[in-house]
Amino acid sequence: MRAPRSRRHHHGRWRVLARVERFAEPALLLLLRERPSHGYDLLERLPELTGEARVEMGNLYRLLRGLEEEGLVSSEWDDSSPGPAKRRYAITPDGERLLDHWAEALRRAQQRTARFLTRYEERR
Amino acid sequence: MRAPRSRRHHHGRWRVLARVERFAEPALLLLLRERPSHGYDLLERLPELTGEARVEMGNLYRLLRGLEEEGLVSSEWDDSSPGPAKRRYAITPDGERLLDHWAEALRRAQQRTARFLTRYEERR
DNA sequence: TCTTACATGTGTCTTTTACATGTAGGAGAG
DNA sequence: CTCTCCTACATGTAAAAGACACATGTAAGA
Repeated sequence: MRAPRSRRHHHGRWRVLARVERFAEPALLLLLRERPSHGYDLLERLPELTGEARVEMGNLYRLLRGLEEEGLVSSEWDDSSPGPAKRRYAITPDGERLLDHWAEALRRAQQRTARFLTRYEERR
Repeated sequence: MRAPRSRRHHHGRWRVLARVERFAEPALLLLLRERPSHGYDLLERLPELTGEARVEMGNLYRLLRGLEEEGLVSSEWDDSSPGPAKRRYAITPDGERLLDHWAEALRRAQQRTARFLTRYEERR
C-alpha cells in the first residue's frame, strides 16, 4: 500500500471525511421522494444532505441510470420547460422500500458511531 | 454501470450496510490506543467497533503495514509468548492525532446522518 | 497423523469514487 | 452576430477501497 497523497491535507494535517459508503444513493432517493426532479437539480440539492462533499456530476448521472435499471426510480424526458431537455426522475415503490432500508441501516450506523465515540472519549 | 448483484439480498430484499468509508482505520487506532496488540488479536477485537461487518484479514494486515509506513503505528516482532511469532503494533503520537481528527469527522458525520434521518421522518 | 486454532501474509478481481472531457440549447453582453 | 456563461446530460478512464481466494508456518489436541 503506497501512502496516498490524497489523504494528506495541505499543511501536514490529515483529511478525514468519514463519509458513508454510497451515501449519494439514499440521498437521491430521499430528494426524489420529496418531489420528482432532474439530474442537474438533484446535483444542486444534494449538498443539503451530503454537506461539503459534493457528488461528481458524471457519477451522478450514471447512478441515476443505474437506479433506473434496477427499478428504483423511473424517468421520462421533459422538454416542456425552456432550455435543454431534462430527464425527470421519480421514485418508484421499490425505491421507497430501499430508502426505508437505508434509513434503518443509517440508524444502526449512528449507533455504531456513537459507541465508537463513547469509547474514544472514555480514556482521552 | 452494471447492476451489481452484490447489492441483492437472498430473498429479493436489499442489503444496505451504511458503513463509514475506511472505518477500519480509526477502529484500529482506537484499539491500539487502548493497548498495543498484534494483527490477529485486532482482527478479533474489531467487531466490537465495526459490528457484524468484519474486516478481511488480508486487508487488515495490509492496512496495518500501510499505517506503519505513514508513521501512525509502530511495530516489532514479539516471539516471547508461545506459538507463532506476532507482530506487535503500538500507536504513535501521529496516530493519536489522526485518531482525534477521525473522532471530529465522525461527529460531523453523526450530525449529517441525523439531519438526513430527520428529513426522512418528516414526510414519512 | 490429522485437524483445528493461531498468526502473517500475497495475488487479484470487483466496486466505488475521482478526475477529465465532450455535446448541446438558450440567455445576455458587447 | 459572436462570445461567454449557465443549464443539462453524458462518456472515458484512473485511482482508491473493498472482497475473495489462497499460501505459509507454529503448535496444541484428538
